[in-house]
Amino acid sequence: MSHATGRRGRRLPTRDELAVWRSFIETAERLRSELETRLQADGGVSGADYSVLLALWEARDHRLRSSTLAERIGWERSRLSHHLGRMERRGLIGREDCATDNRGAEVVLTSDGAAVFRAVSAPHLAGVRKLFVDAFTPEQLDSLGELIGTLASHLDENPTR
Amino acid sequence: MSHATGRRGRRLPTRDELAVWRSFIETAERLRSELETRLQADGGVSGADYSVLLALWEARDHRLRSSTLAERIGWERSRLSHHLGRMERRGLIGREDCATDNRGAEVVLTSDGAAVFRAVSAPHLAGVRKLFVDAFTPEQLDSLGELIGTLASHLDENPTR
DNA sequence: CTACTTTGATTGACACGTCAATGATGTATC
DNA sequence: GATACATCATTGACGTGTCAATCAAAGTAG
Repeated sequence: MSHATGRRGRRLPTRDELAVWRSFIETAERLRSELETRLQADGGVSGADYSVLLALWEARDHRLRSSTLAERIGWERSRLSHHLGRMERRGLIGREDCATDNRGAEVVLTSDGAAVFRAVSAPHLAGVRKLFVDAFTPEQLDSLGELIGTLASHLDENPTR
Repeated sequence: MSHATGRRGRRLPTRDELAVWRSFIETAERLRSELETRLQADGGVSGADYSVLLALWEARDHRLRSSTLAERIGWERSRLSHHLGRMERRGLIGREDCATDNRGAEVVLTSDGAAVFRAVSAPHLAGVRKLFVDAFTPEQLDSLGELIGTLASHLDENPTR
């Protein structure tokens, strides 16, 4: 029994555990940041812009209720509102009233927005392959996928207190 | 030979590869975000604040040159300057002139800053253990550490274009 | 010593994210 | 159909991050 094991699970991470943690979170952030830089260079869009463009691109008629869009990309409503305002000013999306709910708004991909998405999409995916996928053998990628799945399930079981 | 394999490595990620990628980046972000929420609740500090406090806590005399601090936590100078300004206003850190280089500034942890760090540190580490470490068996954590190491090395070999 | 370049740090402008408050519309209950 | 409550979306305030510009102090070359 370890001396560090106090009452009920109050044990802190060991040096090695902490090293894995730091490596994990820093590498993920680094990857996110590098891909974002490339997106910006290739088409002048941020990662946030890309999320919105992708969701609209995949939607029927390139159109989504604002709340649906927020849910689909996992954003808070107010964040989306602010961001849509900025994207609208740049001509990437448009906003229209919702036919079935007068409170609602529909977000529409403009042709400019679609053009930008088409321009950045392939380079972005190529970047994901080059920087992430190509780092691993197929077996390693499978393992990583399972480990991340395990982590995600664990988070599901540990809601924010 | 896959029809999707065009000339020289222009292959895009498959559906499965992309799923691992999305899972990876989203889960990392989720973890970061949950731990940040806890930090905020436990001691009113952001993840950024915590990085600065930790670096100063570990430094000799709880004091670092501004540029050294920036390098140690991997921030741009201007970001650090802005953030230090805000932390100074809150009384967490202080700034003094550097004795050996008149251009330089030294950042010092105040006693208030040290107290805040002591207050949030253990709960934060407990959160890391609970949300991250505890998700895995020791063997799984080792595997994950190695995979992340592989990824980090791959990124080192692929500098930003 | 003087001109040129580099480095340390800060600043201003602007894009971004979060939180709390708001207003307008929909839904349920009586 | 009037009251109460929930939902959709936006807004304002504020803290944060990035980029380019700035300025002072070192370092370097002649």
